[in-house]
Formats: sequence, C-alpha cells, structure tokens
Amino acid sequence: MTEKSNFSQWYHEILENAEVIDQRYPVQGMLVYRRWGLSIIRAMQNELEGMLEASGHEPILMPVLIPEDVLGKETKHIAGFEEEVFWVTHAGKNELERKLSLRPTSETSIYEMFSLWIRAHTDLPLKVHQSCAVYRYETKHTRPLMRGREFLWNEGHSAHVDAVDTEKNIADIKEIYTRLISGLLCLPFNLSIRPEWDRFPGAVYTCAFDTIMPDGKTLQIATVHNLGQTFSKVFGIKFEDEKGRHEHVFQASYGPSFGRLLAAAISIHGDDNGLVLPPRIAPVQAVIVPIIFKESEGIVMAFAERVADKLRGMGIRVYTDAGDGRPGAKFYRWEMKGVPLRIEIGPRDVEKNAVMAVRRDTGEKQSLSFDKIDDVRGIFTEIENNIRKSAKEKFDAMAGSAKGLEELKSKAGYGIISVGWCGGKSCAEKIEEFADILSVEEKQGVCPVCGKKGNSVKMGKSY
RNA sequence: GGGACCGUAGGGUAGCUUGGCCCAUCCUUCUAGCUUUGGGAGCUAGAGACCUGUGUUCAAAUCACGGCGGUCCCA
Repeated sequence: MTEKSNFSQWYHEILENAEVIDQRYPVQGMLVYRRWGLSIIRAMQNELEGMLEASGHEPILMPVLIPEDVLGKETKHIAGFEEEVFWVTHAGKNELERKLSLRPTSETSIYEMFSLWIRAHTDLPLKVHQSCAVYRYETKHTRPLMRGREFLWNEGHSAHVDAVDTEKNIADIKEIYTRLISGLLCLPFNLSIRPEWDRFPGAVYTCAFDTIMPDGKTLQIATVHNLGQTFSKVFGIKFEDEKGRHEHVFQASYGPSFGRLLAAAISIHGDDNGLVLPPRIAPVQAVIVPIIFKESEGIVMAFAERVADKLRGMGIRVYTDAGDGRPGAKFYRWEMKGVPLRIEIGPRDVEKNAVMAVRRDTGEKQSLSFDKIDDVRGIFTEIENNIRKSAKEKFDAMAGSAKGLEELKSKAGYGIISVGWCGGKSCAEKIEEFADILSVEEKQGVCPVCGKKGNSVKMGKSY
C-alpha cells in the first residue's frame, strides 16, 4: 500500500482496504460505514454516552425534519446555516405547505421542546444528548469522514438557571471530551476559544478542540458553545424561580463529530502498514493466527481454542483466523486493519505451552506462557500509553511561532503556529490569507502586518 | 469562491493525441480443484469493465456538449 508520506492517497486507500467505509455511494459527500469503521464509532459512542449519562444527561432522539419556521426562529442562527440546508419540499407530486429541513444541527428543534418541558427551577438543569446524523450541504471540497454532507455526531444540549451553572456544565463537558479524545482515542488536541467571527451562529462564545493531521492541517473534532439566553428568549424557554419570578434559561450546546474523531485516530496513529488502533476502540483486540501443519493441525487448533476462550473470559474481543492462506498473508491483513495484538500459535508454542504475542504499535514479539495470558491486559495498557505518547510528540513537533509576514507565510499551514495580532480587522484579514485564526490568546505579541503591539493568535490551516 | 485534472472488471491500470487493428492490455481480486502453511506461495481451469444522456460519423472507450461522480491545487 501507499506510504503514509503521501497522506492523501494513503488515507483514501486505508479507508477502503481496512473496510472502514465505502466511499462509492453515489451521492456526493455521503458514504457507507462498514463493519470496521462502524464498530470503532460505536465504541466511542458507547463510551461518550456513558460519561454523559453519568453526568446527568438524558438520552433523546429528535426527528430528522425541522419545519422552516422553527429552524428560522433565531435569525443569526439561520443566517449561519441557510446556504447549507437541505429542504424537503414535496410529498409525492404535491408541494408541501410548510417546507421541512433536514436538521443541520438540532438546537431549534430541541429548544422548541425545552419550552414545553421547562416550567420551574426544579426542572433545571436540564441536560439531554443524542447521537444522530446531521445534514449540511457543504460547498467546499468534501472529504470522507472529515467533511461530508451527512455526518454522525453526538450533540448535547443544556438549560440552566444562570450563567454560573452553565459554565459549570461547560467545564464538565470539556472534561468528558478530554477523556474521550485523549483518554479513549489517544489523540492530542488544542482546546481554545474561537475568535468572534468564527462563533457558532447564535452563541456567546465557542470553544473548539483541534488536532493536527499528518499533513500539518488542523481538524476541528469537537465544539462547545455557550449560548447565553439567545435561544431561550426566542423560543420562550422560561422558568419560575423560588421567588415566583419568570426568567429565561441559560444554555449551552456541544458536540464531537464521530467521523472526524475516526478520521483523526486513523490518520494520526496509522503507519505505512495500515491502521494502528488504540486497544479500547479496536473491533478485534487480539487476533489468533494458528500456524498449521498437517500432522499437528489438531493439537494446534485445540490449543488455539483454549487460548481464545481464556481471552474471551477476560472480556477481550478476540478472533481466530483459521481460514485458508498462509500465515504471512494473514499477518499483513491484520496489521493493515490495526489489530493491537497478534497471537501466533504453532507446534513449537504448543510444546512450550505458550503463545507468541506481537504488538502492532512496535512490532515487538514476546513469548507468553499460557498461565501468563492475563498479562495481555497490561500489554494493552502499554500499547495505549505508547500510542498516546508518540501522537503527542508528533503534535508538539508541529507547534511553532512566527514573527514577520515572511516567516508566517513560510510556516503557515503546517501545524499550529503562534503569531502576534494587533486586534484590527484588516490585519486579521491579511493574516488569514495564510491560515485560519483558531484562537486569540492572552499572550502578548507584535502584529506582523502593522507592527503594533497586541495579543497573539494561534493559527492553523483547517480542513 | 477560483483553477486544473480524472471516470475502462471488486481495486489499480494500458489503450484516447491521430475514431476502425478492441467481443479491450497487464497486475491484483474472486470462484473451483490440487498443493502448501513460523512474513504477501505455486499449478490448472474459470469469472469479471469502457459512469450516464444527447450529438457528430459508414464506424465512438477514443471526438463535442450536458448531467452525475471523484481527485488535487490556490483563496
């Protein structure tokens, strides 16, 4: 397969070869999730939903259609999305009296319901979440899993009595997303507040999690929005407080994209031989490859079965590749699919009452006696730590800074770089000719355009 | 938003400039059988394609235009 240094081609090949997705579905920007990819997505979804529900979020599932008048209630919000909304205008041959949109996000539909569900302060905080597909007619170049016209995500929505409680929830969410991104997926990220011109339509402020892809471009993998009372005022989401006064709730909404998380995990951890999956999200965590010779087939298979049972008993997802074909071909195949641990069992191992365990991340081989198979747990932890560490090192190596415009021009587009900015709009426009401003930092800096002192900004070329 | 390129079996390709030699080349894949199995084996037999519509022409994979789909670059 193509080497990872040719990232674009490598990425497309690995998605198809490892059966992550099939991109050949004949609608632009839409794709088919196949077993391997879907299984990884489900692993993240389960983990995330578990954490959200432990923190007091209720699961819900809203309809995919939102009527035009509901979607359009908040003017800034609809202005931000109107170019990308898919509309359902007909039922059979008849034109609908009320156009229906395919949700580009669910703030409006959920808040329509919030106004019915929330009556008193005892109903608050109200926190809900749903995992679903949303639809945006992207006009920019679509890329599988990174930018599609239909994508899978989890969106959370909350309502609170005041701004303080909203902030508390936002802190919880950042913590949960960190556990998902860094903990489960072993991905490094930069968490920052987006500049005002890049806010979610209708938000008071927007935080974003960005990671860096192997080609140096940044990928936004999750966002958290403080919505203030923007929506509650438009949708009439009011509650009665202890003193009988009626107030509008404060709100937040937030979501990670499962597709982008998957894209990042595949791209950042993968190597020239294919995927390298963190053990906890791997659809198969250990693959047993029996080395079969005619005379010893029986005892090898029997031993392999015992090993598989023992691993399954430990709660490990294991698959025995007993199919036709030579061992070498199987090794390549499972390496390509990123299975964290390969367990080879041949006559020599059976004799020793042991197995040969081979790590996907390092290629390291070790003989494990049958009684020591429990060690696999520890090996998984090591693999996870190692993957996380090397991803972080690559990420840190792509952090930089620039002083003048020339330096900015030469460095822009590769990693996240820090540069000064005076705060002026025209200077921002000039700077953004080279890359996107991800965030404005407290740190002082000198503007490379006008030379005035000001703050600094973090920049990256976004996917 | 602007530009360039591309569409031939499941995947990757040759053929297109100069229309006919093409019921379309090669690699891979798949199926059946034999054989083999500690890093992509081999043999035999077989399967599988010109994105779509319209036009030009005696004749279209090849030329023109539209549609659909894809890739890359720049902003």
